[in-house]
Amino acid sequence: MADTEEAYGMPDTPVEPEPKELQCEPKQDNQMGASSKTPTSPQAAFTQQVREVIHIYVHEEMYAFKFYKRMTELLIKRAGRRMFPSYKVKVTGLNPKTKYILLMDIVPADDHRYKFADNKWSVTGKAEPAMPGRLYVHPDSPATGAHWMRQLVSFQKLKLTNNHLDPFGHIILNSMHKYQPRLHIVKADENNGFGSKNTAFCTHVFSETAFIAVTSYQNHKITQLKIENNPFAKGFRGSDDMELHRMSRMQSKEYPVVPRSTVRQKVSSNHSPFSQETRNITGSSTLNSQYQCENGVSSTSQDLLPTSNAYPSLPHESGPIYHCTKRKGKHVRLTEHSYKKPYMDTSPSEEDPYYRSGYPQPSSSSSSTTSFRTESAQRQACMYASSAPATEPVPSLEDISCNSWSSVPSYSSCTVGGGMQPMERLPYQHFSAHFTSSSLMPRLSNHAGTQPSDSHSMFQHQSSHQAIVRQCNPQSGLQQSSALQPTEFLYPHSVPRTISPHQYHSVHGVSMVPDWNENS
DNA sequence: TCTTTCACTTA
DNA sequence: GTAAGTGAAAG
Repeated sequence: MADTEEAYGMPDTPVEPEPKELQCEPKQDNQMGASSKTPTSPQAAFTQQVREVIHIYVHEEMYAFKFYKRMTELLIKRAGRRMFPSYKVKVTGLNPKTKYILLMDIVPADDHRYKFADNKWSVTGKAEPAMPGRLYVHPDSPATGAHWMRQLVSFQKLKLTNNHLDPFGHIILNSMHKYQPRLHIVKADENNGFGSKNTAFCTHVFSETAFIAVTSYQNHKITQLKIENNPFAKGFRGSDDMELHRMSRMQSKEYPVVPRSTVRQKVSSNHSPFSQETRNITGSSTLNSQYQCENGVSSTSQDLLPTSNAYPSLPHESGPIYHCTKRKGKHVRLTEHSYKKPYMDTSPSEEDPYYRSGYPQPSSSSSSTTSFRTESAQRQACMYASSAPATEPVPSLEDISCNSWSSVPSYSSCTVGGGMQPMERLPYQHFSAHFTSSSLMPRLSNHAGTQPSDSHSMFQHQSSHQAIVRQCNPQSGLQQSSALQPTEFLYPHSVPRTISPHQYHSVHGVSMVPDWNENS
C-alpha cells in the first residue's frame, strides 16, 4: 500500500477520534437452506429472521486511528508480542441472554511485501507465503450478550509472533507484511455443536486497523507514538532529564557515542505532534456516524479493504506449511511453562494429533469435549494452525477437524444458518483443522450455488469518514454472505486456520439456530 | 532483518 | 518481590 502520505505524514492538527461502528444484523441465510440440513425447513428458517442488530464500535483507545491512519507498525517477536494499541470494541445489540463467542484473526491485507525507505512504506515484492491462520478466541468466550455488552471487549492479550512454529497459539505473521485484523462474533449454544450447519456469525473488519508487522520499528514516528502512549514504554519517554540520564547511563556502560537513534528519538519526542492528541483520544468513545453495509448495496469499501485483487486466487503452492512435529522437542520443552497449560490440559503435546502430524487426523479431533471455560487458565486463547499444504487433497467433511473460513476480505459479513454447498477449491486453499467440527465461520459466497469467484465483491459497504457501521442483512439477500460452507474455513491467501483443542471445545457449542433473539 | 539482552515500566 | 510488557541497542 505504501501509503506514503498517510503512513508517514503526520498531520499538524489533532486527529479526532473516529470511532468506527460496525453494525451487523445477522439473519437466516435462506439461500443456503436448500443444500444444508437446517433444523427447520428452509421456509421456516427463512422466517426466523434475525431481528437483532449488532453494532460494533472500535474503541477509540485504538487511538489507533492515529496510528492506523499512518499505517502503524506492530512489533512481532519470536516469543510473542502484544498488539499496541490493543484491539478494543464495544458491542451492542446482542441478545443479553444468548451466548456468543468473540474471535479475532489477522489476515494478510494484500499480497505484497513492504519496505520502509525514505520515510515511507512501499511495495518491495511479493508476499511470503501466508502463515497458517490462527484464531484468537476471546478468553471470556463463550459469554452472554450481556457480558459482552457490559463493557469494552479487549483483545489486549492477543499476541503476535514471527515464529512459524510457535507453540503458544499466538498469531503468526510475516515481518514487513501488511495485515488486517478481523473480529468475528459467533452465536454459541451449548446444545449445538460448534460449526453446525446453522451457525450464526458476523465478521467485522475495520480497515483502519490494518498494520504492517515488523520485527523492529521502521518509522520512528510510530515508535514515538507508542512510547508516548504505552505505559510500559514510559521509560523511553523523553523528558530532558530522563534523556540525559539515559545518555549518561549508556556512556557509563562504555558507549562512547550516544546512538543517533537516541538523539533522533529525543527530537521526535519533543516534536511529536500526536502525543497529546492521542492521549485525548484514548478516553473518549463517541460515535459519529454509521457505516452500513446492507443488502447487497455495493459500496465503496474497496478503499478500506484490500481490493478483491488483493486476495488473488493464488495457488499458494508454497503455502504455509506448519509442521509442528518438527519442533516437537521444542514444544515439549515449552510445555513446562505454566502458561502453556491451558491447551495442554486437553491435549498433551505428545498426543496431540496436531503435533503428531502436520495434517489433521480425522479421528482425533472431536474426542475431547472439555469446555475451555472450565478453567480460568483456559481462557487464555490459543490457536493452532494446520499444516496442510495447498496441494493437499481436501479432506472429507468428516475428516475436517475444523473449518475453512471465508477467504473473502469481508468487511462485514453476517450469516445465520448454514448450507452444505460444495466448495470450490480454488482459489482458496482449503483449511483443515485438527478438531472436527462444523464451521465456525462458514465460507461466505454468493447465493447458493453461485461461484465465489468474485466473492470479494459480495462484501459491500459504505464508508463514513467519521464512523463506520457495518451491517449485514442476510434477510435482504445477504449479498455479503449468502452461502455457508460449514465444513471449511477459508482465508485470504489460502491461509489455513485452526483452533487449539481447548478452543475448539470452547466454541463447540455454536448455535445453529438462525434466530439470534432466541434465548439460549 | 532478526535475535538477544538490557533497563525500565506496570500490575 | 515477582511476572510480564516496553523499545533500544548490539550482535
